[in-house]
Amino acid sequence: MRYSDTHKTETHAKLVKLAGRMLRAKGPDKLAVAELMQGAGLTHGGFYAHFASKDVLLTEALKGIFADSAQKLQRIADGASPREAISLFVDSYVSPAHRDRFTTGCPIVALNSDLPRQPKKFRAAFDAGIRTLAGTLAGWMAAARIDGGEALATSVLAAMAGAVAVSRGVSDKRLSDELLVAARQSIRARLGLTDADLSGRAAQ
Amino acid sequence: MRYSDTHKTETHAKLVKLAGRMLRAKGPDKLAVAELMQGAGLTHGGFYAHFASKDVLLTEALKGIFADSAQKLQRIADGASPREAISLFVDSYVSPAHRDRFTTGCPIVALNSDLPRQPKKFRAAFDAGIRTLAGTLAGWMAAARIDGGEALATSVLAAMAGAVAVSRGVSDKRLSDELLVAARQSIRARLGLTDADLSGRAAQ
DNA sequence: TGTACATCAGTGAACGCGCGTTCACTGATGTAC
DNA sequence: TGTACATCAGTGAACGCGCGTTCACTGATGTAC
Repeated sequence: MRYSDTHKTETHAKLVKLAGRMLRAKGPDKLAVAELMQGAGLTHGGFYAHFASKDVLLTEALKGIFADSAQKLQRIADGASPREAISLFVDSYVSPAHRDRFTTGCPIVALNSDLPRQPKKFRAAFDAGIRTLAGTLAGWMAAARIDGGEALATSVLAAMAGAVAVSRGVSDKRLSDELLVAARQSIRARLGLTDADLSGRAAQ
Repeated sequence: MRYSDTHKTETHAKLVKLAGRMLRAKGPDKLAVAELMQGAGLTHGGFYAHFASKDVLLTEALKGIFADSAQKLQRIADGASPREAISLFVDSYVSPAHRDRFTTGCPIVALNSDLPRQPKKFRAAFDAGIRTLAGTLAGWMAAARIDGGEALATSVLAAMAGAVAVSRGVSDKRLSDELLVAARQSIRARLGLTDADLSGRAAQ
């Protein structure tokens, strides 16, 4: 069987995308190469025609996830004022919907405690991803005349990720929901957002 | 070699304690039974005289960690007013010292994203641990006339854990330090703590 | 126009290693008689 | 008082399984001549 010119590129992209979802659901260690390939309708032997090693795949998958996140942020900002963008971002991030979305949620929530145990390149990609997200948020904050810079933006991101992560660990549904509400309110207050900044647009 | 009456109990306790440290440093999956036993000066075969399985050990170790945390909290509260206790807790938790303490830090920081992938009993122990910590904090808050109840206490815990977790992932030391400062300030403000609540006592 | 060869994404068996778990055994001491 | 036996924490070899990685091979199609 001979394949089209773009075939390998397409397969590669499909593998990276699927790995991105499996990475968040299963974590770096429990993502198995054979299972990934099977999920893509291939056999495990072909893996090494696409990636030099599992580590290389993981790093590429993580970069892809963060690239998607950056795109999502961009879409949120499109046609919205900085305050609206921040408001939308916080509300959609700190939400039961995000809590329940294990395979497509934010990698900071899904992977933060695995991080110190991963190889350097993986950690570097994570670091870069956080910096980019925080940088975007910091940019919005500056445009909305909210002081605090990258440090505050990063701490807001951390608070949001922590809230969603803990909400995933709390078995009592009501407490889980309430903690998200409390976290959302805290963060909105910290950023000086009021209900007037709420927008009717759908969440991410 | 015949052992004293308390010998097995002591060995068991030593294994649980060592496992607690390894669990936070390496995570549940990379904690190896043979390595644990070697670390305790024993051979791996003896493990099953103490624990029915690795999962049983992990759950027991996690419970031990949370019990230690609860004790630490108790010590912080001793001889302090509720506001002072909260202030001390927040400052010692959201700190570079805690960030750098991988083996003895808070399990919420070290393990939160591993959680959804662990067995039920482990998750239940984690859940119970969070509830207990949040309950203690909520009690202090009530005594200090800070509204919000368990939901706010849990969200504060989540924000603190998120801050420390993300600070571990950020490679730029200065940004990592600054984000901890920003997070600490945000949380203190949220709880209505002022510098007057700061105490000269040493952190945990 | 037809034939031989090159290409290359993917196949599937096999290898090696780490690791959780099992189990027959050890050896020091307490106990029964 | 001495001897045979029971006890039991710990030993260390072995087993089985999952998983990352390797590699000779396949088979469809493009290309050279």
